[in-house]
Amino acid sequence: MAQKIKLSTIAESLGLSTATISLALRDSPLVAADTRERIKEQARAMGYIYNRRAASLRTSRSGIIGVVVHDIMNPFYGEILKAIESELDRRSHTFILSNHYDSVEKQRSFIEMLLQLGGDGVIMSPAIGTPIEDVELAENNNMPAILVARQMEGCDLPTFRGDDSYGISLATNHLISLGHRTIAMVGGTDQTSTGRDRYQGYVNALRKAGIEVDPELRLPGPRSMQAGFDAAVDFLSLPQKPTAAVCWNDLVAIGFMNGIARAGLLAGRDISVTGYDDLEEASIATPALTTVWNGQEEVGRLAARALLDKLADSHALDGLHLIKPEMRIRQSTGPVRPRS
Amino acid sequence: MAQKIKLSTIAESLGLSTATISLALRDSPLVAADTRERIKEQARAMGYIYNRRAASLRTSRSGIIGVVVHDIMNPFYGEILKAIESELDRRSHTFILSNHYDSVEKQRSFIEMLLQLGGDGVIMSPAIGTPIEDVELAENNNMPAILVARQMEGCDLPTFRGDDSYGISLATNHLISLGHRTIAMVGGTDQTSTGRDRYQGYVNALRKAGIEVDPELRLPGPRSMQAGFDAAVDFLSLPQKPTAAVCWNDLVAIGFMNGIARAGLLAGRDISVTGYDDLEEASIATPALTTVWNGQEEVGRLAARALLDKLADSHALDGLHLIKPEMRIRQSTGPVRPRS
DNA sequence: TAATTAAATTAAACCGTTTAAACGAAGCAT
DNA sequence: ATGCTTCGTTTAAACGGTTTAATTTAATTA
Repeated sequence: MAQKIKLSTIAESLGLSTATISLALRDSPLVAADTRERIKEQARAMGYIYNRRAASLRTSRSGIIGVVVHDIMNPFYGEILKAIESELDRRSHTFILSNHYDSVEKQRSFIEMLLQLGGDGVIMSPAIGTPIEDVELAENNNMPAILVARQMEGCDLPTFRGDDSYGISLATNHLISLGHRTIAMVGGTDQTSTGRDRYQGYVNALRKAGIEVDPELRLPGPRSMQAGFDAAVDFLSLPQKPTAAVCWNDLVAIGFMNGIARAGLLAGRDISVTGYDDLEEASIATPALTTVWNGQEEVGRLAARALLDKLADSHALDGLHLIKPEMRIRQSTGPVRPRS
Repeated sequence: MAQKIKLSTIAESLGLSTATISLALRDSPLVAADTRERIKEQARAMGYIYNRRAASLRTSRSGIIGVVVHDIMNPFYGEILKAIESELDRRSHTFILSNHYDSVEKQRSFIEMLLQLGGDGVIMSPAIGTPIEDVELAENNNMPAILVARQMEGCDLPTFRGDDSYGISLATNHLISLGHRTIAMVGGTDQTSTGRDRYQGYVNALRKAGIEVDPELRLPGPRSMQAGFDAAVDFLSLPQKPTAAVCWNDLVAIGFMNGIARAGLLAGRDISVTGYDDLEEASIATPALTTVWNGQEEVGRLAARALLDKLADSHALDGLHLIKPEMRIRQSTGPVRPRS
């Protein structure tokens, strides 16, 4: 690198002022068409690199969007991220990603970092126990926030997520219609809105079918494949001998199917298993997993769009936006067969 | 937000100069201890937010590290990223993530974006066909690059990856020692250094055992679960009737095992299957997958460390750094059984 | 030809930090 | 007193763009 090329370098080489260069490079109609072309050509030839931080210092727009979720390696969030990415890409924004692993501190330090970098906005799936002040910190400093996948109590920010209660009731009803009466719920926690909603959907579906709800049939736990795998042991030793399991998500369900397979049981024949999310993995699993499509792409796309719209005209789209889940019936569920 | 709090706001409120405030907040010994405390307290009270882009405009250090890989949703990269993240976190750097999906254009526009943002450095797993100029673009603009997982021809940048040739030969030898003689290789491509190395390792192991190499037994393809699933059909219709498959990675292997399961075949009993990477999924799969640990965490950690060291003292650690893979034997491989 | 208007370009202020150099006050030795 | 340090703080000039009012140049009209 001989020397740093900046606006003034180009300006001198062309005998113009930096103002003209700046305007030309941004296609301002203020500068004559041929001058503009000449400038652009020269910029290219000199290998000019636009200095965003200098610009954003003046304009207070950085083109940076922050995204923070529980765990980007979780395919569920992965699919949301992919949708966000492609939407932001099209509108030439950069995004900065982070995991919070449900640590409120990690999440807050991400928000602070983003503020320091001059982030234009943030899309977040709030960590469990996020205090309202943490999102207000963002909003108060002129950095709008959008929530995805999870909701926050007493918070009117634009929120996009699937209708969990409805989605789980779809899965539960499907099992009931196959004749199952003793249905366990595997995985999940009461600490998130999602967790409460899903349990509620399960409870509602059972009640509606006149089935008594047995709290013992709920096996809460983490939302990982490993957790599903481990939960199989507990499930199999339940005295009520459930014939079906509504799993928290596809990862838990796949882990669970593998877990019961170790005991020689086959999902769909011996025990019916449903997942949630309809990840790519679901249709490949053996047996192919019956699950509920949760509209991840939709959530990501709408959230990104909402944020960019808000930045453009600050038309707030506050409040909750629910995406309607859909049933995907495959081979992991089947007619009830009594367990010995 | 009443008004934007900046150094000068604090300075005025305290009857000091911005210089003192700036120095105090960064714990400079130049300012008296009690003044410093007074300043820090006031900054906290006023809700001051450090403006990094203003600072970095002056210092030309942004604290931003870019990371670009093929696909962050791929757990293999996910594990590398996790290691990079935790290393950068400890040294208070922010990282910006991107997928290139093996598009050279997407990768270049990421590098350009990063330069505009004033990124301090970049860690990349180069897209297939990356021209040397693209990494030079970074280096020439004072943004050091580190390569992970993939190598680039004729490029002496610090590169961290597993020893693929050796790793695959471990897997192949394991199968040979179980009596297998007709071993297919499933997935992968010749277009990456990794691809060539792995095929070479497979070929070497076979030759060393006196087994003739049959090019027909190679089934190249994408490196996804779906691809492994699909490859099972081709595998089963090979005239040579292989008894084992060395799969490109764990995802391909898991897909493959599911694929042959659809034909009623069980990995480890009817056909031996090896994976590569030793992802979390591998030990949960049914049957548990025999695979090769590829040191993802190691790669990520070392790469991040190398970059930060380079930034600190620009001691270049150029050249290739190979991590030695290790065998993980589980249930998806077993003694040869002739296929009918 | 002068006056008027439109088009193209520029000067200068500004964004919020950092930092080298300068400064004033106090303490100390001479 | 005088000069010499030391300590704590301030001044002022960057950093590399954007923006608006002002100015120059060119085109049009009377």
